Amino acid sequence: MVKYVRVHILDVPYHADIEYTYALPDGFLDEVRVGSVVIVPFGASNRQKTALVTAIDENSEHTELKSIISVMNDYLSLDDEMLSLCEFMKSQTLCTIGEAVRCIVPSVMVTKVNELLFVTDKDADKLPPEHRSTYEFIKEAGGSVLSKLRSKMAEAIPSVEWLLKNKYLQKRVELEEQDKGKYETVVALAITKDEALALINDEPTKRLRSKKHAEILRLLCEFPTLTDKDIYEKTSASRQQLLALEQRGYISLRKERVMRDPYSVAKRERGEDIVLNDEQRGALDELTALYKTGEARGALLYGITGSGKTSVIKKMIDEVVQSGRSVIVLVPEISLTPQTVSVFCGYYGERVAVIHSSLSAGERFDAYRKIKDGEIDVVIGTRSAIFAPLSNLGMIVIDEEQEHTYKSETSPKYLAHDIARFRCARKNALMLLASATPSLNSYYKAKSGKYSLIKLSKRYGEATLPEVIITDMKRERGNGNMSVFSQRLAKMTKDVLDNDKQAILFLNRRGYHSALSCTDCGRVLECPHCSVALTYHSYKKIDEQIDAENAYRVMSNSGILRCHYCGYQERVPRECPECHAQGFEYVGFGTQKLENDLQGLFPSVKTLRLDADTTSTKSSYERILGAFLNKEADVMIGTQMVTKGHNFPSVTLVGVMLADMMLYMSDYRAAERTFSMLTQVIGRAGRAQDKGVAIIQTNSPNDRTILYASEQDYDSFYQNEIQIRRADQVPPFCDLALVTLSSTDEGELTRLSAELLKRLQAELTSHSIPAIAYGPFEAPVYKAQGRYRKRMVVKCKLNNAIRDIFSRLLIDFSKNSGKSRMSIDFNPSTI
DNA sequence: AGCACGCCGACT
DNA sequence: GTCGGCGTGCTC
Repeated sequence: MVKYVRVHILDVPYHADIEYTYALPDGFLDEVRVGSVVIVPFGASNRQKTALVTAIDENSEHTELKSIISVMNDYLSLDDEMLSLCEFMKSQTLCTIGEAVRCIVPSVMVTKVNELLFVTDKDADKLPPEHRSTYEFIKEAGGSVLSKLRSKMAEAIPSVEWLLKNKYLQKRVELEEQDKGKYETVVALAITKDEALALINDEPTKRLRSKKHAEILRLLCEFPTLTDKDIYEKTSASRQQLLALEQRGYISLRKERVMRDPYSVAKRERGEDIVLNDEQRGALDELTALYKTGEARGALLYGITGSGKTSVIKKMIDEVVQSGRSVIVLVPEISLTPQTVSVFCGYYGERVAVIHSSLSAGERFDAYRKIKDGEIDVVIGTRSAIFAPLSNLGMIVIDEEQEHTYKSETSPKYLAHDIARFRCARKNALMLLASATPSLNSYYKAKSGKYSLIKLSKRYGEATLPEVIITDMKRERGNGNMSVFSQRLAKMTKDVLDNDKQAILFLNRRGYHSALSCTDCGRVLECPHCSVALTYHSYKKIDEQIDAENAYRVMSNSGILRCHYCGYQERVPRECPECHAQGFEYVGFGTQKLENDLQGLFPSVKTLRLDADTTSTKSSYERILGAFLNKEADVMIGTQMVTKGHNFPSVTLVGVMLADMMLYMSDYRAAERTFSMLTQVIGRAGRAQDKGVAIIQTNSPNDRTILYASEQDYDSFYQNEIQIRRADQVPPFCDLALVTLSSTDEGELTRLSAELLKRLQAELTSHSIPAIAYGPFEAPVYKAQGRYRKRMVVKCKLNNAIRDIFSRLLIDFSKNSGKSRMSIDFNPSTI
């Protein structure tokens, strides 16, 4: 007896993501169940597509149904929990079922189905001449991908059809193979450093063909081994140039397997037992009681810096694992280091799976398989680990829960907390959020009773808070100090150097304001494709050649300019494109400029830089932190990254270069972010044996956020901030929907966004939904990658009714868009 | 997203 | 007169 399956096709646009019905031939009855992934013919040309089975029916009102073609490996099948999670995600984030599925199962397994063409045994002698060339081509290739033929040799397709019909060709279905990231090319000098330097300093025309070659060699002198990607990124050299150098025997290239399990070192035996103080014990007891209710519960563990939150979490993990259930631990991207892994689950050894974004397809699949097979008790990882298919989930921990990395920026634009809440509800598990500076959203929920609030307010052991000094940079400038260092910071840095201690200087964002402007006319160099300033990147060696007095000026055309949005890069031009004057200077300053200024002040200081430029690989991040820990440098200069990670016993001074930069961000969470960031930075100085000092340099010394942060007073900050949120009617008192339209055609964009706003307002009124729509206005980066963007912000209370409206708008838009695209982000992480 | 169906300009 | 442009509309 024939049955019927209802499916969602996995790669269709939003408006085509509906249930389709297919016949299920007898042969598949045993294999196919709800949650299976199958291959079906779709569309007029019956292209083969993967699809998720969402229901099996005894009969169907449709006549003339197509049949499913095959069933995929059962590892791909989703259980009830995951199936309903997909539907939940679709309704919450307006993604397609396919996008949701791709979050859950390793993408290798759902990649495109390729239809391959092969010649058959049939005698080709009688082949008509007009089909001969196509036949020969496919025979030569020994298997051709049909979709590639379609796009590259469209004229051959009628031939292919004929050959298939007459059995000269056969089709075979294969999954596209992906083996990305397992290997990388390692580049090393094949000659000595001296020989390389000699080559560089030689007249370029004599032995080295191009300046680029010299650049590559210079880079390799500084860093003996780099991957090819590092070099492309740092020098914008091409593969050809590397090959040329290899051919002349100056460098060596070799393929190296990327380490399969980079965290295995972290899996140690059980260390000495943690001793909890009374307060921690109390927190653990409360959590245990919540867990033992056997009901879905949420808890917010709010513990001030140094209160020993981690120990409580670790004990709680033990508790859950001992009760026979499993745990997911989410950490922010930046703190997923072997140290963190071992802190949370050091002695679970082989029963730990580590999941993060830079796993290769194979590694991701390995982890998925182990988890599904029940070989894993603890999954630790970044955002995507929230989907780990543990069947006996007992607890989900979200550490540093306020971090914005828990919100996905690409579709499906989910927040890990929402997925956690859904999964815990299904599994009657405990959701544990932890932070020293909780997000206002979560703290508000805890205060209003949705989560149990558990506080740790005593510092563990002898940990002390550093002394915090706020320096007013406006006054410094008024007193004639034009340097980026306040007098106080300069003095304290000197003390640190004199006493052989260490300091950390924190700067908000990499290359922030490291744009260049013409010394004469002031024109800022901009990206030709995007409406943003290009940022200047130089090499350390070259920087040192610039004399300190002129550090503000870029003397030569050394270094490159790069666009942070589209990746465009160019050399610094010889002259201003506007007024043709020569010479550029920095607008504001970045980490590199700070490093230069510091060296101007203390010529013998040894510095390390920790930012996105110097940590392009995971190992370089570890290497820099390790070097600093070894006291190979006196001062570490860095961005956000320095706020996380290791504990540096010799650090007695932390300087925040411009604390208010973040306050001026155009985002309603600016204060929240600033508070969190400052609290963490100050905490860096508080872990030292000697009493530490934190200096906060700011132009707004009376700002309440900065004052509360300097006192590590979260409660006052919260009380103050929540009132502002209530008055402004922003989250947690309402939701924000960010609607973005983008197009290559500026005119069409303007027309469509105006129309969309009108329609949206009409829909809201006719359903009498209270909401305010703002816009349309240009996105902060109006033009990027050749597309223009306009957005609308809708303040509303999210519910099914308003989601339906957005969903309908999305469907209608994608049906008759032209060059334009539309996307919706509910409660985006930045605005 | 593909791909077909369908209605208007410059070519054998 | 036809080949082919890409504007709507559907996909079980």
